[in-house]
Amino acid sequence: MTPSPVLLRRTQQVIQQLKRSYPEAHCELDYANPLQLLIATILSAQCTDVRVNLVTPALFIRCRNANDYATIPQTELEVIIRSTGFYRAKARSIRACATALVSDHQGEVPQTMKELHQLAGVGRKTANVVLGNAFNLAEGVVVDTHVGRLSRRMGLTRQVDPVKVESALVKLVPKKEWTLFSHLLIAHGRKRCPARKPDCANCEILKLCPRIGAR
DNA sequence: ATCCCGAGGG
DNA sequence: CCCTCTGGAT
Repeated sequence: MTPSPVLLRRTQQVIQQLKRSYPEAHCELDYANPLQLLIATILSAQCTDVRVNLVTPALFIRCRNANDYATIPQTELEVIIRSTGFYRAKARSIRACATALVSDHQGEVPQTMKELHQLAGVGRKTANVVLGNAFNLAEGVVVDTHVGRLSRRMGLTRQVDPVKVESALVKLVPKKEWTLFSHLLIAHGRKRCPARKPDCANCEILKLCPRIGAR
């Protein structure tokens, strides 16, 4: 099903305006290579990027390659990443993920959705983050809590399931802008349009918002 | 649908 | 207290 011209146009306007409002929009996780981004993104589940960036400096010193993550004791890893929440599950995922990197991928981070998605702790969202930001090989749009919420508020989709939101977005957004699009929506979601108390009075894209503006 | 789990805001 | 923060696995 091809999207309506009206929706396509609104999407273009949203992108255009957000580019002006957030010219610096980028991935807020601190990382220096694909492995560091993969680990940071696993840690970012249900947690702010600011908090992830608080624990990764020590983690990246302790673990410099996939083998280091595969062999670090569970408890030692838990202590380092504790404040990011879900620390037992995240530590298990990271160790299992790294073990697979060593045994199946020569210790390197794979560059396809299929391979990334098979790693422990790596869902579509995490895989899309790594593909788009570390490799510039986006196979889809990152749909996190912000992208899902803003896409619905802006009337780009009515879907709730992140996978369905993504399939709607890839039809609306030019492929070249998939990665930037997520960064723009996340930046706006944080600054102006959080889940709880959106600051509509100062919103840069209020006129494009079907609930408030555009009427 | 439920669990994993910490930290901060309102 | 309840909700939210760049989710994923069972």
